[in-house]
Amino acid sequence: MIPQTKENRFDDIYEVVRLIPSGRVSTYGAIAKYLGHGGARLVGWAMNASHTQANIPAHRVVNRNGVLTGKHHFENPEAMKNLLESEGIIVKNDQIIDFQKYFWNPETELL
DNA sequence: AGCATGACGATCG
DNA sequence: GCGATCGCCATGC
Repeated sequence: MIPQTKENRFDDIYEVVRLIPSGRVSTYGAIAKYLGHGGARLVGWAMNASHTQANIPAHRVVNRNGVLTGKHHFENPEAMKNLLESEGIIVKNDQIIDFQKYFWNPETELL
C-alpha cells in the first residue's frame, strides 16, 4: 500500500483549489475539512508552496471570515483584490462583501 | 530530536 | 466581542 505522502496531500489541495469556479471563493478550513487532511494550516502551507504549481487560483482562497489574509504573498498586495474584483467579487478593506453569497463549499458543490 | 513559525480554525474565559 | 490558547501538519534552524 502506498503511504500518503505530503505530495499527495498537497496535490489534493491544489486539485480542489483549481475546481473553484470564477467569481466564487472558498476557505482554507472548508478545503481542509473536505479533504480530511486535518488542519486548515495545511491548506495554507500548500498555498504558500503553490508557486511551485501552475494555474493555482490562490486568490480565490481566503480565511473563514472572507478576509484576504494571503494577499501579502502575491506579487503585490493589491493583486489579489484586483483579481477578485475582476471576477465580480467586491472587496472592501481586505474583506469580501457578501462573502457568504460567493462562498464555494466543496462539500456541497462537489457532492 | 527539540523548538519556533505559519496564507487557519475552534474553543474558552 | 476579544484576546489568549490549543490543535492541526509541514518546514526551517
